[in-house]
This record gives sequence, structure tokens and C-alpha cells, in this order.
Amino acid sequence: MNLRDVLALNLRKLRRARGWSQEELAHRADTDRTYISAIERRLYAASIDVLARLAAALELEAAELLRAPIVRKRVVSEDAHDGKALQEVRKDRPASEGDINARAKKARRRNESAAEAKRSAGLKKSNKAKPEPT
Amino acid sequence: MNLRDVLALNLRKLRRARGWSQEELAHRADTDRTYISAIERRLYAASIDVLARLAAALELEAAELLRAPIVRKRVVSEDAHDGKALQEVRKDRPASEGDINARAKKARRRNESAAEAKRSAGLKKSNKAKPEPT
DNA sequence: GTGTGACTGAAAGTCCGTA
DNA sequence: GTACGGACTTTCAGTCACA
Repeated sequence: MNLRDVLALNLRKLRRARGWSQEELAHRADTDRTYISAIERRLYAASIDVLARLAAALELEAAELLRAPIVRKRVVSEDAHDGKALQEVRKDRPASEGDINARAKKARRRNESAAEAKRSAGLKKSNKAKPEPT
Repeated sequence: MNLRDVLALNLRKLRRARGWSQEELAHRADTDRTYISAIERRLYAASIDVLARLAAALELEAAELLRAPIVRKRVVSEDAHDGKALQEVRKDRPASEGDINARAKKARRRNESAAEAKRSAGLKKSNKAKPEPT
């Protein structure tokens, strides 16, 4: 689940929760109807500028638009709890979905041999927390 | 404080907290060295695609990168507390800074008279929570 | 009310260099 | 280690007509 999916899902859900059409949201976010449609269909990777406008239109924080949809996992334990028994869990898998945009890989195909050697040579205090085996 | 500012501040802070150079982060995020520099200088409104890569590189949620920087307000009460006495507060002002990008205004200059009338005619259940007197 | 193709201008994003 | 410049390609952002 990449951010396009998250944004698309959140946008559609939040928009409908307010009873707004795409056009209505588009108007409030100062954008076009078809653009909202495109975002909800994951066509574009919206910039944080439009993200801010969308968040403002929906009257919530921009960060909320990028948070994975909440999946409430009910605790079925024996002792009866109240609402606190519900545990919020987000489907936040690393995910290995086929990437929509092929462009991102362009940067990945750079000549790393030179840069890698040059950089790792200066790696002294950098914590290598991400081995990243390609 | 718009999202460019938030991202710039968060990125620089989180990057330095890990002791990474811009180039180091750029490498981990599969992007360019100069691009990280540009983001930190608020030159671009990064797309959510790069936002995802940056978050992955920093090993945190993308939404965290867009959350207003935390300002810890120390409670100076008489009884000595431990770390729990610190209260997290985010500077989350609506803010009215002059917008950097002039392009966004292009959509704002549309002929609203027609669209407005057409839309408000169908406004029956839509909660007009945003009067927005321009 | 929404999806879609085509189109265009502007900005994102990459890559080189220099200071 | 970072800022900043130019030149370049790709994508976004915005709009329209049509289904």
C-alpha cells in the first residue's frame, strides 16, 4: 500500500463522509473536478501543496490524509471491556506492490559503484540502520 | 507554516539526528543529492511518491514527515515530575503566510459565478462548514 | 456524479558542475 | 557538507469535451 493508495482511499472516504461530490471537494480545495477524480484513481502523486489544500478543505491535518486507514480489531477476550477494548491497528505493511510509476526506478539505476565506494569510504559515524540488499 | 516548511524542518532534523549528510539521505531515498538540498530549502513541493521514499529511508511513517514539529513545553509545576511532565504541543497555526507558488492561484481565478450558482443550487445536505469569505 | 482521453503550461525531479 | 546554478526530462496540475 503506497501513498497514492492511502491518499486515494482516505480522500474518497472522507469526501463521502461529508456528503460531498468530487466537484464539491474540488471547489473547496481550489482545484478541478477531474483532478480529484485522478487523485482518487491514483493517477498522480499529488504534491504536498495540493495535499495541504485538500486537507484544508476537509478541515483536518495533511498528515491524516497519508495515514493508513484504520482497521479496528475487536478484542474478543472473555472479560467484557468497554470501548477501550478496541485496539487500533493500521495496515501498514511494507508491501511489495508493483510500483505504478516507473520513473522512481530511474534513480535506482544510477552508477552506484562509484558513488557507493565514495560514500562508504566516508562512513564513520553513520549508523547503517538500513542494509538495504537492493 | 505550510507543508513545505514542515517537511523541510522535519527532514533536516531527522536527517541530522541520524548523522546523515544530504547525500547519504539522497542515496537511501533513491533520489538526488541536490534535490534533498532543494527540499530542505523549500524550493519544491515534493510529491507523495518521494515523500514515501524519504519516509522509508528514515524508517518512519510518511505522515510523520508532514506533522508540525513538536515543541515540548516543560511543566514548571512545584512538584518534581519525571519525563512524563513534558507535554507535547504542536505549533499548528492556521498561518497566513504569503504563498510561495503563484501557480496555485490560477485555479482560484476561475469564473465562479457560473459554477457557484450551479453548485449551490444542488446544495441540500452539504454542510457548509467553510464559508470562506475570500 | 464520475471516468477518461487529449491537451498544455508549469513545476517536479535528475544530473552536471562550481563555490 | 552544503548551497546554488544551468540544462534537461518527466510528471504534475489544470482544463475541456465526451461518454
